[in-house]
Amino acid sequence: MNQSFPKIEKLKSKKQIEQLFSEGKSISIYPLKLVYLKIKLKTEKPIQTGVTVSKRNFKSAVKRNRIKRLLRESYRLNKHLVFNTLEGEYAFMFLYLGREMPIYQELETNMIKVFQKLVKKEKNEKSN
RNA sequence: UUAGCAGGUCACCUUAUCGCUGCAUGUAAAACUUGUUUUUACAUGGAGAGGAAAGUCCGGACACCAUAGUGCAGUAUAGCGGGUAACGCCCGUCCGCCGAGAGGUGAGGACAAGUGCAGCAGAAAGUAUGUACAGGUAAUGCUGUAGUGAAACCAGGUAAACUCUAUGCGGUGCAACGCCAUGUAAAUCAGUGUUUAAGGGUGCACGCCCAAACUGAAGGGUAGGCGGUUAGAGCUUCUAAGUAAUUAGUUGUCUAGAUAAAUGAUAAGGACCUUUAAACUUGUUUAAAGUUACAGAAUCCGGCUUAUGACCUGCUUUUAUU
RNA sequence: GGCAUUGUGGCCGAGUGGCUAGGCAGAGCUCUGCAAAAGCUUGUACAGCGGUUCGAAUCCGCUCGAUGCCU
Repeated sequence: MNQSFPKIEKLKSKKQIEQLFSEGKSISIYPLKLVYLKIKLKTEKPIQTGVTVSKRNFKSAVKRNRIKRLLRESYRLNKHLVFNTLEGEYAFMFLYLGREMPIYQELETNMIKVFQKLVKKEKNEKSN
């Protein structure tokens, strides 16, 4: 099972990010929020992902960095849940909405829940 | 021991598994300009945040604007001597102030160039004036004291008030700037041309440059890519000079280059510290729980300032003991 | 990342070094049968720390917060 998370799977294009926020749908399970959009990507990977933490909630750069690292880590270890089950190409953006420092285990269970919800939702849309 | 002063050091460690970003080497594939080229993938090796990376408060390097000019304006600094690429920094020293002391601290030139300012109180605060008491005189604020105030018988105070003196400072900042790709300009370049009117190059004056029109060439935006971008006023060993800051020679060494922004996650063990409980030798041991403080490079250096955990060394005052 | 501006009661907003104006809002009183309006009274401020000065909202330095500009 591939658990790597190289540069090419990161969402970087400013245009695509703007498009994602203006047109994308979202799933939120507190304190996580996933904004996603079915989009044509330039790379051959099925998903590109980004991660953000608000400067308003966490002033310290050290804390923001740590949360983003934890988010990336939990995505990296659980992305197999969506990598092969979804059809088409997607752009993801994870937001951390909480105001307290997270604990890794809780973050991971939330991440899994988000993925399960996402897969269900997309299947329903397809059948409709 | 208690209280304090000064200086210095470190910034949790080890192992395993899964990952991230450069670099080097090798293998494979693709592309063509067939090169020990470029791109992609994999493997191996090695590297990967700080003492403040922070605030952006000073000073430089570097880049462009005229190889940045002159005067004014503006602005910064201010005992004396030294160090430095430079500084508002550092070292030494004199003086003032604070402290019992170790020590700390000071924008510390000039009010005998000119101008301004001083509420309340007080007779009087700037062309001085005249209360009470005492003394004195031919006579008089003529002399002393008191009282008000930060400052008062007349000279002063104040320049982190204007100002003067001396010295320094052109402006903008790596989102500077250069190249490539894309490419419909009034913008750019070259040639011809040459007048001053507006205008531009931080404010004003001067100076310099550009600037009409025609012909030819070429092509800006799209937050695309590459360079700038990390080997440097670098770190380090020893010796010499110097009270010191520092300098000279010498030995060894290569030490992050990300760009929605790389150092992480999990598990085990250990160290440190904190809290709680128990035991007794009263400051140690054992057990349990928690777990490192401040904080994340963004062009690069030298300082300053601010935030902050632990340890070590030297010194001072008082008291006690030997 | 770089460069600027700014901070005065709950809110808005004056303030040449000498007791910090004014308006709105709040509270109390008067007026009224009750309210509104009006009038009177009243509480609450110089972002923080240090320096210069006899004396700082004001001058100087540092810190904290807020806002804007540059691709």
